[in-house]
Amino acid sequence: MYEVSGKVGVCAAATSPHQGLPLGEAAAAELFSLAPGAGRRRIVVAMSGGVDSSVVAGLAAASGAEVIGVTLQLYDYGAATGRKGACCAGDDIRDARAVADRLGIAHYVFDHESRFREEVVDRFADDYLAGRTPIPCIRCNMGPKFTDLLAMARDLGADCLATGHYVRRLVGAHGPELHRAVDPARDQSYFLYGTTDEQLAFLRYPLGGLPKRDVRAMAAALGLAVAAKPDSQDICFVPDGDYAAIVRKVRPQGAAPGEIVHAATGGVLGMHRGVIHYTVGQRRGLEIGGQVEPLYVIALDAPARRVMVGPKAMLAVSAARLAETNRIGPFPEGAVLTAKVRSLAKPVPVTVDGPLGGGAECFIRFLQPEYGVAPGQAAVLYAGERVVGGGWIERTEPWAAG
RNA sequence: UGGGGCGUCGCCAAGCGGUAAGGCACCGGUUUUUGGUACCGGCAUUCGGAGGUUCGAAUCCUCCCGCCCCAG
Repeated sequence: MYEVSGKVGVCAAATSPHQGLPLGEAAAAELFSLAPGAGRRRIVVAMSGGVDSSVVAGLAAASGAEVIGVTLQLYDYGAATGRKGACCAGDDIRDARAVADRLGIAHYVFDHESRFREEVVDRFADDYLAGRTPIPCIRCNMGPKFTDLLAMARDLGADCLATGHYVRRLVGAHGPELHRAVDPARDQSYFLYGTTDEQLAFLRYPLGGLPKRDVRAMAAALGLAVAAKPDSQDICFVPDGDYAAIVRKVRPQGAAPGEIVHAATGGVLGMHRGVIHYTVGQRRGLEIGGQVEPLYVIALDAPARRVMVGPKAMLAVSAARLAETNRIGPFPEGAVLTAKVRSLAKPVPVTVDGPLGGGAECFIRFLQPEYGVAPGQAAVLYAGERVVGGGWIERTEPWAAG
């Protein structure tokens, strides 16, 4: 089931690498918000093999706690070997182990391939087949990372589970709250809106208050080989950015061609290579020239295998219906809320219609037209810097002309 | 084969004697732990073909080729 390297319980001694860190034991411990006293703490760190989670492991070790690094093996080992900037397979697992060895902490690797394939990869493909645009990273966070890994951490008797996400956990009057990272360029709160209150109580995000530069510097100070490793990007299980190839591999029927239809006139403008290659708001790749203004994908009609296109104005959306919503902490009645409907976008003002949280459905209404809102993506709600929750975008309503 | 119109980058399209606008598409880059978006940059030594006039033509003339429309 799992293998172990290093020795549980053997930890920082006088020669520990974390002596190079610019902060002491107390300061490091504070990053994990663990109450002092009550004996020695045990921290489980989710280690992906990247710089960030490696530094978290280093900080955990520096805090004086007993640290156990855990890495999930999520997908095919061989296929991903040699891939740069990914996480959770092959070289990355070796990197995580090397870091654990360097830090003198225990390190477990759990084989999670089948679970990951079902919950994340298959679902990813099915969504594309249905004309939706999935975010596997959020599914992964909701399942393997924060459900399964968290359960393991509890089984291991940990006091908390720490990850390298750039997001802040602040304790407010009503308990732990999730907040955007201090470094806006690094903020990953969009991917974590599905975190439940119960999970948040047990989770720690020590990097949320730090700029990336400092994290890399700490990695170097710790003497970690991953200090200069490139940031991960793209979808981790997509080898070369060609996500469609993965979808075709898992669901070959996704390559069925169809018509490209003008959403306003109904005229057929051309043919496409399969609905899985397109997403609402997409401009490039349609290969339709001779137009006065650019054409964007307005909607996907998966059953009819049609890609509906039109000018940018047709992309304007006034509201979105959210499904499977989650709420973190109390709903801030009366507060101005903003929503992010894709990871890169500044939050825009919205009003919320209906109950948020507990898997319920609700509507968000944009005060200004929002463009490129795609079903399958997540809408994440903020009250200032605080993440209030969010849900999956099920359907959108066009912005009424005039 | 009587009359008229037209052939300029993959598509649309300016130019009408002075040395090839622009848009769309496409390609590259930047940004970015999803897909996209956005932004920046690139993209016809050549104007259906062949001659001719001219210091100089995509622009004028001739012929040819190919489309389209109206008559038949």
